[in-house]
Amino acid sequence: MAEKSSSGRRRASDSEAAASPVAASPASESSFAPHDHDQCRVTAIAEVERLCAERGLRLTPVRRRALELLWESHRPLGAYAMIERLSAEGWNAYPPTVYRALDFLVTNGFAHKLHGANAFVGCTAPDAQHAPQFLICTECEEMREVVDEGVQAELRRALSERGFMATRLSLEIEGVCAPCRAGATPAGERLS
Amino acid sequence: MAEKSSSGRRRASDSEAAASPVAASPASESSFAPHDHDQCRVTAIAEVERLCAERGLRLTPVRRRALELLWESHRPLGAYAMIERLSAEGWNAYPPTVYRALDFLVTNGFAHKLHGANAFVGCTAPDAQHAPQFLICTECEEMREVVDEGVQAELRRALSERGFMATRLSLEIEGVCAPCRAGATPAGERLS
DNA sequence: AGTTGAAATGTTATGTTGTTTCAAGTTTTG
DNA sequence: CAAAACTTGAAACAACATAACATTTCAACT
Repeated sequence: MAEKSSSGRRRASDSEAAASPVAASPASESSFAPHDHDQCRVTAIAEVERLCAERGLRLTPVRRRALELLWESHRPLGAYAMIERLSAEGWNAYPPTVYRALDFLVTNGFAHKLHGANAFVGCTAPDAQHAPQFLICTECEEMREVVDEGVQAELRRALSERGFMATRLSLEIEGVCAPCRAGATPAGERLS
Repeated sequence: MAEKSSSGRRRASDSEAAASPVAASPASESSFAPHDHDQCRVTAIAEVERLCAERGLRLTPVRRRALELLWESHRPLGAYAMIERLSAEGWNAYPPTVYRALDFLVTNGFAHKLHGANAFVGCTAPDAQHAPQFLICTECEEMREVVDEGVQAELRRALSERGFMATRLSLEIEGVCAPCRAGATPAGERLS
């Protein structure tokens, strides 16, 4: 009921999950340092379950599995890569199936799309209204979602100064993370 | 010679036109207010010509025409839309032709790609190293490139605090511009 | 002017990403 | 249970982008 199905092209009138993408929120830090990723994943999924229950959203099997796949690592996952994964697991994974699941996750703030890479990641702060920065390391190919209050404040100021009412914001930053700069390979092991 | 041809997928080692996307630069203001777009266009193209001469880059006919098309308005133009335009004008406009021209413009900082819309726009500050913000109005469909020094400073701080060395940055903001909020239709006339 | 090597373009084909459409199944609600 | 709303299945297709290789153009140097 509260669910936005939203097939069809995006229109200006599509109501967003978050009223303003540049709202204030507690700083949610994460780094490229190694960490217990199991907990990462488990926590994130539990949180989404909670939010779905709270909001009357249906975390159906495909949607849940899609979310789990996004949380298998901090590497962005492409829609067609996800299709392959699901197919291998015996799902009926046509493109629309996966895009619909991803659309559900993104629309409700449980995942993000990285437009620069045409790929998706789980959201680390699904509860907050935020204007996240995505730090994408070209070495280890991991992505880190950062919500920096200083940056957000400046964005709010810059936008309001110009009388621009923002409804969607995407900030993607490619570069090299600290561990990779130091010659180390962080958290996830290297691909291939 | 100094030209980057860069066919093939982007690698981490691809040298960028700008060493750091978050370098300091003079504030270059522009608004959604009506303006003399002829001058906009003429100035921008003259500047690119100057820079090409200075750097030994070749602004060939397709590249030049592609740039002119980008500057016909402040609306982002898709690659295939450009193909249609060029074909109508009698060019041999296969996809690679246009993508190569766009790649030349983007690589050398004469144009930007908006990943959220898969579309391209001319750069309003081709000389500066900047981390531009793209304000995209969903009403009038125009885009404004803004370089806000405050935002840039915060980004530099946030990144350096986290030891992240950025090489590419993309900040796209969708929303409604001031004139549209006021009920007016700015500069360019409405589509259809 | 002719040669040569590098850069740019022409052309076909194909790869990747995302959507439309309608039928069929599932869940919720009265 | 039946109706309504939501979700998924399935095929086809549309939009976006690149691979690969042939050909042409250009600049530099005899």
